[in-house]
This record gives sequence, C-alpha cells and structure tokens, in this order.
Amino acid sequence: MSNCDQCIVRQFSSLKALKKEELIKMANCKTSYTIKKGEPIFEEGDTVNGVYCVKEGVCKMTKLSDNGKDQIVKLAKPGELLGQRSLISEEAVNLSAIALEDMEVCFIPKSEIMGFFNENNQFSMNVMKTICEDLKDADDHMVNMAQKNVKQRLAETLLYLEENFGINEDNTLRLQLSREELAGIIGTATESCIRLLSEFKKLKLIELTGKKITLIDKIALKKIA
Amino acid sequence: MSNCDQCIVRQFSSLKALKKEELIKMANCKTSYTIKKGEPIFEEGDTVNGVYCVKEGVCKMTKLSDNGKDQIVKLAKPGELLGQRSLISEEAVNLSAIALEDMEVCFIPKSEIMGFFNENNQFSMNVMKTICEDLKDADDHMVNMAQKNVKQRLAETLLYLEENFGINEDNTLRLQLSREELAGIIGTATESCIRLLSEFKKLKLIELTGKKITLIDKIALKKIA
DNA sequence: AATAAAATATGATATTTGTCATACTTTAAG
DNA sequence: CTTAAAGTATGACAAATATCATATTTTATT
Repeated sequence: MSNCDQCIVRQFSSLKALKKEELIKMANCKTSYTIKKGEPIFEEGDTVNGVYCVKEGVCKMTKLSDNGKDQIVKLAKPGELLGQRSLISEEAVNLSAIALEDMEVCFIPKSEIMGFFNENNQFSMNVMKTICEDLKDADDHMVNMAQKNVKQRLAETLLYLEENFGINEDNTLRLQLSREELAGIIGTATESCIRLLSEFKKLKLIELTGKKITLIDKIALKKIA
Repeated sequence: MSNCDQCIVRQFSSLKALKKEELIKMANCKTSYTIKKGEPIFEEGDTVNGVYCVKEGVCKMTKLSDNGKDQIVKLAKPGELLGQRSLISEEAVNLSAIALEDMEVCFIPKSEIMGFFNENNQFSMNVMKTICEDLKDADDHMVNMAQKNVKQRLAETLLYLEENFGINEDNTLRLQLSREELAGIIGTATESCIRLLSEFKKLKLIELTGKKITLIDKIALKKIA
C-alpha cells in the first residue's frame, strides 16, 4: 500500500487540501489499478461509486453521439480526478474514460470522498473550483465547435496537444492519437481530418512521420486557429 | 423590501436550502432591478461581485466568438441564479447575460453568498449540483454541435424551446427569438437558419406567422433531431 | 516471413453550409 | 402618416465538409 503523500494527484487536484491524517485514511481505503492502452476505466452509463485519480497516463473522456461516432469531450492527464461530477449529481457517469496510454489510477470510494466533503471545507471548495473550470472550458469548447470551421479547430487542437501534453525528443507530439481520435476531438469525419493534415503538411505547417506529428510553423497555425 | 420567502427563485434554486433567518438576512441586503428587453444584466469580462436571481423574464447567456458572432450558450429563466461559476472561480464572468424579455432580477452580494457557503452545507451542495448539471448540459450541447448538422440542431432547438418555455394560447412558441438569435443558439449563419425554417414550413413541420413559430409535426421534428 | 487486419491516404462526387446580393416586410422614429 | 431602419426571405454562387470508393502503408497475428 503506497503512501499518497507524494502522489502527483495529491499535488495537482482538490486532494491537496487533505491533511496528514486524512491522507493516511485515504491511503488505507484506496484501490490501485493498471489500465492498458485502449481499455476503459469506466463507461457512459456506469454507476461509479467513487472517484478515480489519474496517477500515470492520459485518457480520453468520450460521449457516443446519436450518429454512432465518439466525440472526445476532454483529455485527462496525471493529477486529475475523474467522476467528480457524477458523484455530486448522484447520477451515472455521462462520459466514458478510455486509456490512450497505459495508465495507473487509484479508486477512492464515495464514502471516503463524502467524508472529506463534510469535514474539510477547503477540499469542497477545490472540487467546486475544478468543476467550474471544467464548465468554463466546456462553454469555450462549445463556442469553438459552433463558430469555427474544421481547419481552425484542427490547428487549435494541434497547438493544444503540444501545449498540454508536450513533445518527444524528436519534437513529435508526445500524445499519440489515431486520426480517428483526432477527428473525434475536432468533431469531423476521419477523412476530412486526414485531408487537412495533408494540407497542413503541404503548407509546411506540420510534418507527418507515420502517425507522428511535428508542429513546424506554430505562428501560422495560431493565425489559422 | 419584499420578502424572499415566497419568491420563485427560492423555490427552484440552491436558495431553497436557506433557513428562515438566512432568508431575512438576505432580503435585507438584496437589490432589485428591472431590466428591459435587450439590456444586459452583465457582460463578458465584467467583475460581478455577487449573484443575480432571475425573478421574471428570460435572458440569453452569450459568448462572443473570434469571428464576431454571438453564440448563445444557455437560456436562463425564472428561478435560476446567474454568476455562480464566476463567484466560485473568483474570475470575471465568461458570458454575457442579455434580457430577451423585460426582466426582474435581484442581486445578492458575494459576502452574503459566501456566508451561506460556510454555514449551510445543504446550500453548498445545491450550488455544486447546479453547476454539475450545467456541466453535463454543456457536454451534451458540445457533442450536438460537433456531431449534428444544422437541420438536426434546428429541429432539436425548436423542440427544446417549446419544452422549456412553453406556448401561447395560439400555440406559438412563447419565447420569441429573432432569427439571428435562433441562429446564435444552433451555431449557424442567420440566412441558413431562415432557409431551414422555410424548408420546415414547406414540409408542414412548423408554421410561421410573422416572427412567431408554431410547431405542427413534433413527431417528424423529433425524427430529424 | 507471410498474411490478414487495421490505419492512413487520396480521388471523385454529393451534400451541406456560408456569403453576398437583393427584395420584401415589419417595426420604430419623427 | 411617412420614412428610415431593422429584420425576414430568397436566389445565386462559392466554399467547406461528408461520403463512398479504392489504394497504400502500417501493425498485428500466425
């Protein structure tokens, strides 16, 4: 049973408000899981009686649209908590969480989280702030979807991926998404996504090496987005 | 100074958790405003040091897109609180609130709300639940924007308007939006919106009488959406 | 290494949507 | 009541995007 004290989740999430004794209590009731790339942590409609902490790896939060396509609503990385909204609303989760890389996550049961809520005001406030942040992001995202065209959204997404998930030593985007997944973020057909990537490549804005993507001319990409 | 006890906002919002003495305290520090149709309650970027309660009338919550168009992110009706997110995040508001009808609103200062937060756990929980609800709605909305075409979104929006804001005695939608505003909800050009309304009219799905809209064939509209 | 399966790429084409021009209608102001 | 302004409507066209077909490349499996 590892100590939660030094965990990255502790440093970045609402859990940073927890005191020593609360941390110890939590360490004793948490469950650790290894999730392989492509596997779900939970799926839309599941009842998740607790919260998942992302210790390692990135996952996509998706929602199945009526037309059968998966829309990626958000990408979650180490330090984030999953399932907070559903816990507070006392509803099934409205999004699926699928690992994009091998992941390590911890599960903290609802009873434990609820205890923190009642006894630690700072923790409640942190959770609220996180959800408010998500709400603001969702609003912004919605406006982008509604008002920007696919080319603009692709440019924006590429910059976002570099900004938030970094690059490898060879300057390629660290987070490796399939074309279908990239299309699922920007909300377009896979073929359209591929076509625009090719166009960006021709314009020397990006480089494509297999499925790896390198941003070359970020200034130009920003101008498009 | 009117008593808050019987107010519609009290019945429908987080404020329902307030106790008698808290209500009295609130009634004493609130400010009432009348907002004329077309006027803002607050605008994107404003610092709003409190929360607005919608007592009467409907307003649109909009965000200005980079392309200069206003996207309507949400419609708020009597019983709702505005500005909660910004209060918790301690940020400027990210949306403008503009009256679609003559409105009556009350302003409750931040200090008062924060007091409730600290002393009334049920109130905090209610606020959190409301924000979680908004987040879920925003996620759904985003997926619709990304995955559905304009015709589907128009059909869905018309049904939503009837469902949530009702109809007049003559069966026309009670909430009267300009074509531009309707376009701002579904995220399309005003002309496209008008064109599709005409198409729906030709197909006998709706009737148009001046700017008034009547839903005729809701089954067919649901099939489209 | 050989083969099948999946992912990526591109062309051809149809559909959707936006833009610009213009006409008509309603509303507001004097 | 008259006129101007705003909103609604529609046509013509261009641009963006989706769909379907097919080829190529990469990855996984035996």
